[in-house]
Amino acid sequence: MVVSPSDDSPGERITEAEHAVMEVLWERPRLTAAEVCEALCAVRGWSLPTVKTLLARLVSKGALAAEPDGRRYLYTPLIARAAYVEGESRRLLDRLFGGRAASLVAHLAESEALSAEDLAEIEALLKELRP
Amino acid sequence: MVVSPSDDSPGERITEAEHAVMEVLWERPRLTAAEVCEALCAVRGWSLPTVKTLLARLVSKGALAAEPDGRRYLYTPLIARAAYVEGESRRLLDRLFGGRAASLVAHLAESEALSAEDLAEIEALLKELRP
DNA sequence: CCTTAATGATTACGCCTGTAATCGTGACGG
DNA sequence: CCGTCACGATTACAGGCGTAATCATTAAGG
Repeated sequence: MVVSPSDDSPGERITEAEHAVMEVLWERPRLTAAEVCEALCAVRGWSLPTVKTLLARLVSKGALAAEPDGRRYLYTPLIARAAYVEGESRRLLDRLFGGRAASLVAHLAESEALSAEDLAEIEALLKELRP
Repeated sequence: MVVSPSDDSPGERITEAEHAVMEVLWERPRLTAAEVCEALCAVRGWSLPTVKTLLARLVSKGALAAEPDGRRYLYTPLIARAAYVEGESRRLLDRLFGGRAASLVAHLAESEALSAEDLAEIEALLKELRP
């Protein structure tokens, strides 16, 4: 199979089902399809073919590398989890909060999504960030 | 807060195109399809029929009310923006940060998504939240 | 050798989404 | 009255997504 010619920067968007697969491989790279299935099929109620389809789509999107290992492949993320998380976070921020992170935090606080513990943790974080 | 017997509060998921329509109506409720189009079609490159389809889908999802006004309808949100934002935020939080808001803030900070200004604003926010 | 089991590739398929054209009908100007 | 126009309703349709069955190949075991 050939790798897409030029496209490799953002790649195409990763869907939610695909994301579940990525999480497994971010945790433990270089797994076979069967191993990914072991980690996911029970939880998500998927069958092995489903996992294989998702792996194939992720490879074709440039999100995974498939390294031949005998007659099967070992799959490994090509994009960092941090980059993905960053992208998704920014999308949410832009779409719902006009890109203003402070608005997000304010909303979380108001909607009680933030426990006292969370608040303390964030406070500590900020202290670290601005000495 | 527990929801009643059969699920109806989350309704079906609102897509991104639909969300754009919701934003317009959250800002100014009781608009006609043509008025929503005025606010959106140029920006998004949509045609009036497209807007009408989205409006119809949102009505059938229970996200909008269509109030008859002569031979047309005035559309009004049935779900609060805050509820939608809350849902989306929580989904992101759960999916990417194990539900830990502090992790989100930490990530934003590390990835430089937070400007010094943002940080100051959040700090001020926290001060208000914990007197 | 020949069968079998594992594995990737190919194909399938129904639903959702984005985007729209077409249809039927009632209102309004002439 | 009659033609045209403005609406909503209905229908369309391609592409993406979730989920999977089937096909082809090959390694391995008897």
